[in-house]
Amino acid sequence: MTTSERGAAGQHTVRRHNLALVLREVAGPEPVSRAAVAARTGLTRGTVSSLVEELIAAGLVTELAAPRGGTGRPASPLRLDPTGPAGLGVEIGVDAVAACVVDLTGSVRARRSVPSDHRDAAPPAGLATAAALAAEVVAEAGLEIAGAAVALPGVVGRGGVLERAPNLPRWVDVAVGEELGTRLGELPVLAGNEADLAALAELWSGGPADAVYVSGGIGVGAGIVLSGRLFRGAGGRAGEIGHVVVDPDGPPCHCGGRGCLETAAGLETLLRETGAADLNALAAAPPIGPLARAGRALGVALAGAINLLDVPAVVLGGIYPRCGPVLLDAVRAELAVRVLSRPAVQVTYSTLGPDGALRGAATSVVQDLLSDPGGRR
Amino acid sequence: MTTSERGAAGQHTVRRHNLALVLREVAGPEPVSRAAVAARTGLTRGTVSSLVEELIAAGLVTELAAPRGGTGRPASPLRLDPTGPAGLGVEIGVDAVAACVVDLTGSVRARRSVPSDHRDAAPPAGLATAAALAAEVVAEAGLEIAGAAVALPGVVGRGGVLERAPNLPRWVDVAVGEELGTRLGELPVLAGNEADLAALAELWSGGPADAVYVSGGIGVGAGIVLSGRLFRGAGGRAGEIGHVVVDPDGPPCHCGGRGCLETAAGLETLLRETGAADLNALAAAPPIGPLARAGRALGVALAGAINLLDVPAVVLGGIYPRCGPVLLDAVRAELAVRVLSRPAVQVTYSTLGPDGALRGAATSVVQDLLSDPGGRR
DNA sequence: GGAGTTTGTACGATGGCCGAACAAAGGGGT
DNA sequence: ACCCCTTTGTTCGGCCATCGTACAAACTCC
Repeated sequence: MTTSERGAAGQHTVRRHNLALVLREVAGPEPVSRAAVAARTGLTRGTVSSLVEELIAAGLVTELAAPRGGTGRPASPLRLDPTGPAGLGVEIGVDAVAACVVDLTGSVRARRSVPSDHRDAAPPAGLATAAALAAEVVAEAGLEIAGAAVALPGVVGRGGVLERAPNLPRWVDVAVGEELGTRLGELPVLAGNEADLAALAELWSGGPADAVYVSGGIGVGAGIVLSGRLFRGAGGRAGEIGHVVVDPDGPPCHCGGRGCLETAAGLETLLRETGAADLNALAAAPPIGPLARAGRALGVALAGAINLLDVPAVVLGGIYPRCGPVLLDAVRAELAVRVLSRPAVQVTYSTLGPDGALRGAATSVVQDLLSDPGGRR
Repeated sequence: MTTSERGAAGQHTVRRHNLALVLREVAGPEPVSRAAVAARTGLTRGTVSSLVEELIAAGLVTELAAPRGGTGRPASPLRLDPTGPAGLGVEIGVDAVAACVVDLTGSVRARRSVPSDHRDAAPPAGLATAAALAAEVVAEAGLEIAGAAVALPGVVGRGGVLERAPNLPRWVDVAVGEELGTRLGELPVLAGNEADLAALAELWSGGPADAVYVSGGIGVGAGIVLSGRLFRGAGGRAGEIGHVVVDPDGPPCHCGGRGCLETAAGLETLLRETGAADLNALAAAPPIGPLARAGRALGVALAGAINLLDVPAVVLGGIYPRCGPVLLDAVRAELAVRVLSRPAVQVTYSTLGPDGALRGAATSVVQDLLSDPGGRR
């Protein structure tokens, strides 16, 4: 994702590094002048000029009209080019497909979704639906697409292969990235876990740089963000918090263990315990007891993660933001007791809603571009 | 620790990077020629020559006598200089102090330890003992000392401050690094957690590049190594596995929670349950039942960590290697059931013995030097 | 309209890497 | 002994990216 090169370095390495450095400054919310970038980065104004020239030629940066006022020669403000290369995001969920296009500034320029149940369907049908939807949003946005990423509800190994998805039994070892790529005209398509991408979306929309992002659903997954980067683990399977043990003698889990978090705070258990028909019914009348129990279980699992990782923030997403304050309070109470080293852990609900993973997928393409603009040429 | 710079880059950055790159090749077990380094790194032979020249001038690398045999001009083999700058390691334990000097090649050149009980003593006495012992090993080794590091049985915040140590009640917010530094003639002294440094020692003596290293004692700590680097967490407090919950309704822990790992697999519990007087008695006649219980608890906690971090290996150190195969088997059995995503987790006992943290401290100085040889000048 | 200020560009200098040519040091065959 | 071949290590010119400095551009304020 980011350039943390291991091999030999030359002058071109320096150029590449500095291009990314300048672009990071330009990517801020306010337009900045070349001189300001130079002051902030430590580079010379001359060097910055040269770098910016290259970024403008690549279509990543635009020069806005000079504003009036202030003393001295007015600066020519620089911004990320909203008409530059954009990212395509696709989400293949259990019972829906969605796609969106995000431009360089992070704005969603087109978004569509359709119901599409993949529980008992074979992969090709879902892939075709997703590809068709993606083509629609690409046409609607009318931007050059630099790449794509797809969010998947399962374990994604290195290489973009969906190894298995608990709720998509027929999707085993499917190379979703490649498959979608060929269907979209040889576009490079990365694949990622849904919770991971939602965690990145949260990060990029102003979330904390160190956090555990929990995505509640039928399964419970987590995306771990450390120092502003997603932590994927040695095999890309990090964040499987759903099968952390919260009660060694608890009910059996389909994974073979006992007392996993998923059996205590997963959607199915929640619905069974409350008698609600679906999530909407549950959100309409949140039942105190079961939610408090689920919150305590979440707290136990998260306390372990926090003691281990020394992470200062937790963001609860997926179905949890619809569970009301009871769940949140229960989590906070449990953490207050069980987290020893770090007095104040910030626990919040995600504000992105159900589109987190989708936006994360599209934005990850853009972020790749921004973090290494000299990489593609 | 390693250079993962965030600021502006220039040619000197390239030089620095390549110096470290070459040094990493030279640091291998076998001596290598300049040409071999060039082939392996992708740099030119000329460039490697220039870099090696600088490394020799800095005293980090030596040229060995050319061997006979083979076709072509014989290579002049390069090695790390065993007479070059060395690292000083100090360990301040609960009831002992130790110090050692490790040269550039990783060999221990001098080592001493003395009993010194700090349970009820104030810091200055222990610091003086440590400084005196350190001076002795430095004199014995007779090498230039590039820096020092000290291993401490507690939470070490950023900046080398021992924030608190459960078994050293009077050591609260002690700037051990600075204090030792002034006592050793303004030598820069880093401070680190004992389990963290033991984990690094294990890594540098050939251990896996991704692992959780558990250090058992009165407390239970862990050092987490990811991609060959120690993970310290946002506040430097990562690895506090001792208070991960293994049984929410278990016995109360002094931390205020219930059923922490420490209450199930800490030394005090082990001794109480078995009636053994001390660790030696326990190791002489390992009791099956309590050790199996402790192993299962360790397995539950480690399974959580592995599911979360996707780590392929666990190394058990501290008192655990003296507990025999029962504990190890219990841990392995528990992991086999509870680790879902990763079929084969390698669980082993540490082979470094009780000196792991001490060697890790000394070696960390050397590793700092090797990973950024251009940094100090 | 001129002084002052800030921005952006132009140009030579420096430093580091690359490529190719060259000297050095040995083995092997006749 | 002598010459050829192979491999290693060094030398030298070229290239590229940065830096420092000087200079042109553009605007405000008096």
